[in-house]
Amino acid sequence: MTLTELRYIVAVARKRHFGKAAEACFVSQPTLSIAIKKLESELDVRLFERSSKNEIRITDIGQQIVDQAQKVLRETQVIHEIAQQGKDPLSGPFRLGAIYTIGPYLLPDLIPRLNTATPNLTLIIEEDFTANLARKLKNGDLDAIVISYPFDEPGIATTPLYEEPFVVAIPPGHAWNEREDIAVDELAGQDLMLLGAGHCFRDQVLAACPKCMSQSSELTRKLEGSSLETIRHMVAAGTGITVLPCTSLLNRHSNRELVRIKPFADPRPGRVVALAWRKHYPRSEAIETIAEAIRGCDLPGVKRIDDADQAA
Amino acid sequence: MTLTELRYIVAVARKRHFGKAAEACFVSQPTLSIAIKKLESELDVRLFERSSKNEIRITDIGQQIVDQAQKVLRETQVIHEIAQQGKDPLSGPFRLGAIYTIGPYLLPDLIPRLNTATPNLTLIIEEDFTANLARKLKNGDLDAIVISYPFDEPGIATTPLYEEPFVVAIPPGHAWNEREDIAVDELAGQDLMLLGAGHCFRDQVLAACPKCMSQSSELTRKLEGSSLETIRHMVAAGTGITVLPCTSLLNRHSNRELVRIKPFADPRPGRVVALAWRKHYPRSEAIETIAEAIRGCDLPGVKRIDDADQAA
DNA sequence: GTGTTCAATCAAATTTGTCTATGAGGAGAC
DNA sequence: GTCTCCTCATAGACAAATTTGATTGAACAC
Repeated sequence: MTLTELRYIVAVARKRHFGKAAEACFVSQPTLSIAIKKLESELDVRLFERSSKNEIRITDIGQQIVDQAQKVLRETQVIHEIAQQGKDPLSGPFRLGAIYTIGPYLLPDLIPRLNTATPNLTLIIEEDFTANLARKLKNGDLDAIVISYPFDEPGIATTPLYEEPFVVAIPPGHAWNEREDIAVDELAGQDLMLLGAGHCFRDQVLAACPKCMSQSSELTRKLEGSSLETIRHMVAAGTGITVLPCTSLLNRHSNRELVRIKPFADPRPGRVVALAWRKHYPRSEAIETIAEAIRGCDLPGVKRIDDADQAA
Repeated sequence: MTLTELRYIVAVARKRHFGKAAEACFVSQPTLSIAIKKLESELDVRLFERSSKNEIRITDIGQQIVDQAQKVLRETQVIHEIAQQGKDPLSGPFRLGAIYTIGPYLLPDLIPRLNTATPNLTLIIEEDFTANLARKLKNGDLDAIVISYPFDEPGIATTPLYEEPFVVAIPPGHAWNEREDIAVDELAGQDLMLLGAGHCFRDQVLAACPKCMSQSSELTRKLEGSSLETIRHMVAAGTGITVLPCTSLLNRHSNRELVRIKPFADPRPGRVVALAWRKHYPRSEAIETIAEAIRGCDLPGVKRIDDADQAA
């Protein structure tokens, strides 16, 4: 049985005439006769009563089958409609993941931007650790993720979005209160609070300040499962100091008077935030659009990385 | 788009592996790859995300299309099921027509017979004049009709069922009360009551007794729209005499004592009852079965005509 | 009878579908 | 890095199917 045969029997049922049905199907009359004969033979059922002079009649069973054939053809049409509607890569659901230390600062700006730029794109947001995001991306549970370098996974492509310097956060009464900037190595003697294992930001800070590595282990252990906001509050309370990505310094945070922010002295440590997706992900246009939207976000202190820079 | 292609994409969606899907479809992997590529190109939509190492992934739109494809395939299966169920020509509805002067006497015996012999055949009965039955038969509103010869219509085949002699019905006090039989020509002097125009039985009686033709016209005009049973009652009431087909003499009629039945003298007039159907009607087995069932009916005074006789 | 109409049939050309063999690309082992 | 394996894509050849124009046959109208 083929869809063509079904179209033919529906045409014959409508026209009640082989020649006219053939014309309506844009085929010759023998084509139609043979096709119907083939279908009748396959189903082992007589669909039409041929009479040479008068119009063709449909058998009872033929009518039932023609009705069902029409249903099949309608459902087939739906496939075309789905394809037509879904052809735009900028429509439909898009599952975007982001790490904990980026999501809360990037997404409030990004989501309204995308909703305006691509109203048919339904964003579904998920925050998690890099490792979990990577797994979900590979699974297909996510379509793209916002992470920070280093990030190299087989089958995954990335594009850098912006470079984000780190800054130091100290309580108001701290000895560094009047300092212009802080050298990375100076962190070693301080009560440095960092996020727990799993947060890539922790590793990035420690990588930037190798001397902190041994010293901070006990303190940071207490902050497993914490967040930058919690740590910021602890800084305000005088428990210690911390390092923050500059995007977390959005002016909507009410406690900004309670912590002092100091930049690092050159060479300033930082990280590159990137978008990652499966190499064979078909909606590349959606990827590009989202990458551009992120680059266009108004984030404090970051240095945007354009596609051209990436190639260099 | 072909049903085969839909089967292929469903298989790939299930197996998430081109090679295994091809195996499940009993085709080679290139066959499947090409078919899917063709469908993707036709729909202008990427259905699957291929990756060389890991299992393939279905795109959002691909999943929608695969779901819809499964629906199409299920509906296609229904066509096969309809064909399978309806393959037996002795099942399903069968629309049988009969003329007024046969139906009431034949059908009460025929219907229970057929219900037993062919329980899947749903008889739908219709009584009408010959001309209306012929029209409905040609239309396809009826599948077969029981009529009496002469009956010759283009595109319609017939088979004789039985020969039915006519008899004379007289009131108890009639002059012919003690007669053994009646000659046809003797009817001419009587108050002969006949059915109205349209009833073939009327024409048949008049054809058998040409002398009655002129004389009876006024009387029979009063009986337009009547029935044999009404006329029988009128005979019992002494209004006149009539001619009946012998099958109308079933012993269940309570007024048989009130009319006397006399056979005709040789050559006895009568008629041949036949089954008629469209020459190309596909359920010939059903026709044969019904013809045989009618021949097997227990009708008083008829002479059964077998298929063999028909050929002669 | 002749002519007309319509579907079935036929033989030939075309298209489609399928196969085997091979290629390309990526991932992982070494 | 190179090699190998795995997976899907591609190429060319072949077989099967679809399609077509021409013809035939049946049924009917005149």
